[in-house]
Amino acid sequence: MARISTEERQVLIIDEAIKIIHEMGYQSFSIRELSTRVGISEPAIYRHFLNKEDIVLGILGRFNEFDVKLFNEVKLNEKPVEKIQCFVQYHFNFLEKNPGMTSIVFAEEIFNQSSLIREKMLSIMEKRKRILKDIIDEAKLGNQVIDLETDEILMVILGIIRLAVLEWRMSGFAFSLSKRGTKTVDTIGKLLLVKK
Amino acid sequence: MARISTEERQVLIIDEAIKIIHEMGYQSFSIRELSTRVGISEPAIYRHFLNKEDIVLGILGRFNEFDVKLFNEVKLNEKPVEKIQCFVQYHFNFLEKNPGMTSIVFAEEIFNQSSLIREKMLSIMEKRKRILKDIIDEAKLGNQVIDLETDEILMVILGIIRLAVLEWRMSGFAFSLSKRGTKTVDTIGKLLLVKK
DNA sequence: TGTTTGTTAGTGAACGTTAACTAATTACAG
DNA sequence: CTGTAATTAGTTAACGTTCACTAACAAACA
Repeated sequence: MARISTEERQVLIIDEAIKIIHEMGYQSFSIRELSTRVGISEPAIYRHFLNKEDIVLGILGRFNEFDVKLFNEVKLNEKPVEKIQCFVQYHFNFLEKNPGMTSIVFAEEIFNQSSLIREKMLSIMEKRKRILKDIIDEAKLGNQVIDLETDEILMVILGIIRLAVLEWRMSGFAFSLSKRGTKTVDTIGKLLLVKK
Repeated sequence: MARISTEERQVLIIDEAIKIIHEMGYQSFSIRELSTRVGISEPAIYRHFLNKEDIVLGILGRFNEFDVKLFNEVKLNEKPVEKIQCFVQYHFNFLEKNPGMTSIVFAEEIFNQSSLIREKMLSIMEKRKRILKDIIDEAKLGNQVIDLETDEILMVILGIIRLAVLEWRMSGFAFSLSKRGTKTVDTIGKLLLVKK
């Protein structure tokens, strides 16, 4: 209805797309539903995106924005141990504020839509792993984490984050993820960090 | 085409349903595709299942069969520590032989199909958690695991299993999950078990 | 006036499911 | 045992609905 620029409209469309997937699942994410929610007609959506795949790629773009913020936040800390704790806590804090993003990560169906989407998601996950891996290696150099292969430590940390988020989702977002994160940071400390 | 009993046909249909979801994703799991693969007509499917939901419930039934076998296998061990190791290793061994089952667990969309399906899946997951939780509590009584809340230990073990399976899937089942499991058992030993 | 952002109306294809009918198997009376 | 009736497992054809996407046109803004 109201005429606004493509740049502004694209933001509104992606916002609403994430909401739909979060509230109703990817199966219910149709151009019809999307256009109704945004308040424009179906063909109007195609003025701002090439096709449905293009919209999904736009959603994945939001993860890049998160990664940049995460990377900058982690850098603020000096000690590697604090960086690890920051990495974990920042994840939980962000997802608590953006629960819709968890619905994207856990909807594997989305990544089966096209090879382009699949590759983009894989590169996002690789990048995130890389960030944490570098911190762990740094911590190992200073003998601040226990003597275990980096990849195994990585698995423990990422595994517990992912499972905590999954339980949060399955509970219907009933508990505070940030608080759960504090406990997770504590557990990781007890398990992986070398006591002084 | 060939006439066989409902009991036999139901098994073939569920086998093929799991294969479709595994190979093409839940989105491609249609009655059309299913009937083509099974080699009967679409309406013939409805001779053996009430509706699509009923077929999905049939798939979930396979998890109960797994749980029974898992429970019996774990019971064969005497020491709680060995039970934990068996629990982990059995998971990996089973999934390596039945990769299709991982596609069911990780396809959250399936659980959003109906509340019946959702509840059944939740109860399966709860049951599995219960099995491991009881072992951990048993091990804690004998001071065989480190002093950490049972739920936190549970999160670490289930988290690392889940992430290992996810990486296996994302690699296109390129490595041996059983071998990866052995390493996981080792890591869990180093992290959680009390050294003698 | 030309470009951009919107509309209405419509496309072909796929979806789950049903109606109506047929062939094979099973159950049972004579 | 055999003849027949009932039941079971299959068929073809079609239902209404939704899907992503497009052609053609209209209004707003530069």
